[in-house]
Amino acid sequence: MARSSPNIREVAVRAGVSVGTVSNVLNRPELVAEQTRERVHAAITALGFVRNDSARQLRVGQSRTIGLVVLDVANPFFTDVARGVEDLANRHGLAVILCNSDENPQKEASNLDLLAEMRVQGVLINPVDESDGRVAALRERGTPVVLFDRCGDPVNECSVAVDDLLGGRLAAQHLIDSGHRAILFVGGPATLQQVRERHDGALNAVLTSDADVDLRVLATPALNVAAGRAAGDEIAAMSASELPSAVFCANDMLALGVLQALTYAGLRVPQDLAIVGYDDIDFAAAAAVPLTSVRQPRQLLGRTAAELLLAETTEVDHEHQQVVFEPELVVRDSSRASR
Amino acid sequence: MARSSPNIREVAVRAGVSVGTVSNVLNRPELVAEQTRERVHAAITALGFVRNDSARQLRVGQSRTIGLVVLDVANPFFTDVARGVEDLANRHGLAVILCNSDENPQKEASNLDLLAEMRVQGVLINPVDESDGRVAALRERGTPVVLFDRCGDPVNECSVAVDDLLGGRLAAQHLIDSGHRAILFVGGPATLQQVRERHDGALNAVLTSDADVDLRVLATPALNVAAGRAAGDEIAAMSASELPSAVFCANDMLALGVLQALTYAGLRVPQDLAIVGYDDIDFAAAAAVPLTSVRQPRQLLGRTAAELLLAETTEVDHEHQQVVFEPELVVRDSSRASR
DNA sequence: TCCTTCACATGAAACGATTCATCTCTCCGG
DNA sequence: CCGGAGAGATGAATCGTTTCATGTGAAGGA
Repeated sequence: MARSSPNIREVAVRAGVSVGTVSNVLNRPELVAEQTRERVHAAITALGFVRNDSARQLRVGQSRTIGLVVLDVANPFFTDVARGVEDLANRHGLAVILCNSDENPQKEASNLDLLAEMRVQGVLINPVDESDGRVAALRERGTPVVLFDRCGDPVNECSVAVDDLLGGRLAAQHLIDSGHRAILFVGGPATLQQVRERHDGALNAVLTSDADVDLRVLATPALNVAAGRAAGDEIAAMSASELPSAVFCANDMLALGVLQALTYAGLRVPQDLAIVGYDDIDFAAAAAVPLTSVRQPRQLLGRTAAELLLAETTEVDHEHQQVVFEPELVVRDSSRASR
Repeated sequence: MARSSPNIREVAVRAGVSVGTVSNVLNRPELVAEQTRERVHAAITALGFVRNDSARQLRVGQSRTIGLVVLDVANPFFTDVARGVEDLANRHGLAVILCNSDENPQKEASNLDLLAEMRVQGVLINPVDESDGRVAALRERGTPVVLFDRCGDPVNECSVAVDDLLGGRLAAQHLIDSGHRAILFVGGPATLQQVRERHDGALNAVLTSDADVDLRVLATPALNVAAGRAAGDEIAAMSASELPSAVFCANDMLALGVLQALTYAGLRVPQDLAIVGYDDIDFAAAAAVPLTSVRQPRQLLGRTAAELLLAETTEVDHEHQQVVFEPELVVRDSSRASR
């Protein structure tokens, strides 16, 4: 094995200066005379010195990373959000640790524990359910936590969300306007605030409609393509009387799964069954039947969440904010009455 | 601001024991008597103590994380690989830091610098180009580095790859067998080994074919949907004599982009132009025209890479290995002569 | 009674960087 | 020639753990 990294002392010896000076070269180079600086840099490259971040962090008490906990890395919605977060973080010299909770409270908890031990500067999280106290504990210890893609408590926390009630209403209203009277909402688990609100928004549209519309719910265990396929199979197996005329899925991954299963079962979209998704991920437009979806400003969501987090870490007396963006319905073939 | 976290000493005082004992409760609980252990645990929860990982790491000299550097987090291929890595890492109590190089050598370099400062246990990387020495430096400092999705130097490093030459050949052979005589390879940048080898494999098939096949190249700046759309626009603008009869894309993201642009321009797939992609991401099967693609064992790739990394960190005298998986052609509508 | 074990518990010495009060020069004005 | 200012350099103290050699007290055997 190669011997371990040289430390700052060895660099100091080699450059013929004190350790304090080496540290200054690293952190406040303007305090060091130019020739000394050069000598130190030469020593650093000669020895292949790499600063030990844990020592630095221990002394300074602050890390240079933020944590981002998402429900599903495989969902392009979240990777787009992550890109927004990363953009802003990198610009401020911060690294992003991307964690995956898989919609699983236990994985979420262990991720949060890890981030807490790391003393990250802050955490962005789309929580699986009502927090188990870990988020509150983190905040109490002085680590800012910003919720994204869901609303938070205005007094205690910042949050960035997209109006899911409105999104749900837009989707359902569109289906009602297109003549659908039997709509099936596909989504779950209900612990996710997004799922509940998208459903409630749809319900809202149904209740305020003059028409007599039936809204039912098909619960799924997760929001991914596999769960969508399973739901699609269930739908395809329904009797003619049960069969809805339109399906509103809580996100696009589900919708793509449903679409695949329905097509496989010989049902035509949109002629036999219309589908509306949610998120408008890039793949929605490229699907077998281009998917009608509710578009959210994904990168902007991430960037804004990161901005709020940074504000909370730097501002002296910080006012918690709730930012809410408006979603937008994008109509494509999967819900068009006729082509 | 809430005062900072209590430390192990405060816990010790509260529990009426020494700091060494608290540390033992945390790390080797079997060494401490049950009632003491309980007292310490009570103190820990009462104070809300969270272990400071930088101090731990500084002392131990080892972190409990590994780094994973991918070309593009937005590409489902890499998130699937990441899931495989994560699975195995979590099972060994390790956390994964997911970094994004965006096919950009500078971002890659700064990510590697960061991981080096963090003293990660190891790094899994799909390098952008021939290494700039940073990988070698990392390895020299004692941090194992495993390459994935590309072959490495058998003497110095472990790697896990899928046979891209074979994959390229399979794709091209399939097109040749389907009667195509003018094939366009779409991909880039050429610094990526994957791109070069997939092309070379295709070229190989063309050269060994009895038929008189023309293989041209359309270089793209990246391997994402946007680059694919741009390439598609270029193809759609070609004169009848230039127009190929089939397109082989270096990955599915490109292929989906090309498909979108061609469809938009009024060209029919596969009647006017066949398309073959690479990776067989989940969205390939769900595309407007289900995409023929070369399937790679994505999760397995990640898991195996992580296994090799762990082996390298634990085994005393470690033999570097080159694992190579075989890809598989999945034929779908986008390259079928007639439906 | 004495000695040996055994089971815990202890606390001081690292780990490697940062920080800051202190020191050393050099230069310049009077 | 002296005093003071200012620019750089210094090095000891510090951050919070882990580790390990050492200490203590009780139990058991001779």
